[in-house]
Amino acid sequence: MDRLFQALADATRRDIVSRVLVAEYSVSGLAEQYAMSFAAVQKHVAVLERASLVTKEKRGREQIVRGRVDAVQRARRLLDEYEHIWRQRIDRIGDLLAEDASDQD
Amino acid sequence: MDRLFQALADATRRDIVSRVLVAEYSVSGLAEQYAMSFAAVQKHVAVLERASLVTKEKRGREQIVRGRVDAVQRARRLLDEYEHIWRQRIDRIGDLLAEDASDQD
DNA sequence: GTAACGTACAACCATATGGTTGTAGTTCAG
DNA sequence: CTGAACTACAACCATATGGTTGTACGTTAC
Repeated sequence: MDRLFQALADATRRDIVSRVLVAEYSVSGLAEQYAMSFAAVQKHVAVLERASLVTKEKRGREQIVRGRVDAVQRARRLLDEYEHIWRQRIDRIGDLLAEDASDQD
Repeated sequence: MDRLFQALADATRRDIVSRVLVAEYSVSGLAEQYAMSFAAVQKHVAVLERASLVTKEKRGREQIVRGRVDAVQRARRLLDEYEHIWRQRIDRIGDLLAEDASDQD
């Protein structure tokens, strides 16, 4: 999870993710999109790969990068959990208020 | 967004978030929960605050920390978007296959 | 075969991060 | 008033991060 959120904590990497979820890109194809060196983009892709957010597959002399929606879903599920436990607290507070109301009967 | 995901990229901070979404904690109350110095926890809370994941409210000599579900939702919505654009690609591929099928008619 | 392309990786730099200890200011209790 | 509790913040350290340039290697095209 650390690596997953860490990988998402950079605008360039988030942009790469959104691109490779739509279509395939070679590493150099991605590098063309950004105003930084090829090596820098290569590092970003490596971070995304370690976080399981993308896969790389060799095709000829190119390395094809694809997005992995399952990793996105893993992160989303954790945030869903947070919303859930928050909602439970709200519900609990609602219950307490209901109890107070019945006390006053 | 950078700060949001950066804040979530640490297990201690995620644990703090899950706690303060359930109940209120003072900073020292949180610090008791972890095997690190008070100052370290204080820094984590500061990171979460800059990311809008928690709020601090002074109450007497204590500082009460509360979780902000809206920030969690902002992060979740971005991940939802990613899933959405991925699904669109899948749909597009489905459409292409359907076209191929009709070509063969 | 050779030149160009795509990639990998190391070395380097500046800055950020996660932790520590120490000092100091407020607030509460006795 | 004095001491203890809660917090803030600075200084410091080790390591990680995001960027660069340079070098080396496999692959493709001519």
